[in-house]
Amino acid sequence: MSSRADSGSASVRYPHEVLGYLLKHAHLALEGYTDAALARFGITSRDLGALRVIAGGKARSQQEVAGVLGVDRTSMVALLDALEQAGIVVRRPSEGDRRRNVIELTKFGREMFLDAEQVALAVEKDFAGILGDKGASDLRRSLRALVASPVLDV
Amino acid sequence: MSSRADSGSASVRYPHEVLGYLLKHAHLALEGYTDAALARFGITSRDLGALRVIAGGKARSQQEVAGVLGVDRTSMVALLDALEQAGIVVRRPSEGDRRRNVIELTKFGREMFLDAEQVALAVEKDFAGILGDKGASDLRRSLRALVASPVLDV
DNA sequence: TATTGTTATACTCTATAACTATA
DNA sequence: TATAGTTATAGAGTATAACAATA
Repeated sequence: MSSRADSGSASVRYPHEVLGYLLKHAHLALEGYTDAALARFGITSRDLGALRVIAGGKARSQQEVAGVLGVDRTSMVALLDALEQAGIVVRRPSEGDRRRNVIELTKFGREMFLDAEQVALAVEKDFAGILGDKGASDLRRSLRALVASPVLDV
Repeated sequence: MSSRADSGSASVRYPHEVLGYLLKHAHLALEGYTDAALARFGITSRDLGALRVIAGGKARSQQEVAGVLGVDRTSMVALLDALEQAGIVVRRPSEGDRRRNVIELTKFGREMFLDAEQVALAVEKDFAGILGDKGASDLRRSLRALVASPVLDV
């Protein structure tokens, strides 16, 4: 809670010293490259993120997918509408609980996903290449730590 | 350009292995904490980013500020409208070129900015604290490298 | 009563196009 | 002609509230 306006313009940081700026612009840059590379599949990096969750494990409901991605369940509707219309996923009522939709990749969707994921992976490798193998893996580890740990006292 | 769909579900990555996911969620988390801490100043982290550029140096036009932040000049209008209405900045026609507005902090704005920047800095320190001093500075250096270097061949 | 998916709605951030005043 | 700021507008992404079907 320190409120000392003690220093003059010497304390003004450049954007490249600000962690939030760096995280945002690194993300925007990578997202831009990834979206450009995924354009030929007709999907965005956002779609690929959802497909990853859907492909990643056991049958997922819309709400579970939304939860993992950190978006609202209402936001999943339009996203899945587009993926279903493109023949990439199908909605199927859950057998155990007919309120829920189980989301599954179609055969086409799974093949496309695997190709798209390889492309996205290659883009990431290029993007992080400047850091070297160790630098890139250190970056990932640090980011994982930040994402996993809640800051309690702000 | 490798398109080998060679592996089965073993190649499906968890979101926490995906660099774009980590960058996005780390940014969202930090932005959330920062916005909460800045609420008492009546500004957002986005506003603070603009104030940083305005406070940082020589007289800036709206378009220069927008350029540094990587947003469109049209997006600056509403942002500056709010800051000006709150008495934080003033627009002044440039003497050399009367098409341009020079953006300056008011006395109140400068004092508030310095306080707000201290608060934002403290939030960042808490947020990155889990990494330790070296880890945090390594993270910054890596992100700076990513933001600075364009990926040419995607 | 509570929950899942859905729709309607709104708010923010962003960008494009056209206008104005200056250059 | 070109540029800085502005306005109008539209497109994403997000969120809240309310509804139908189901639990």
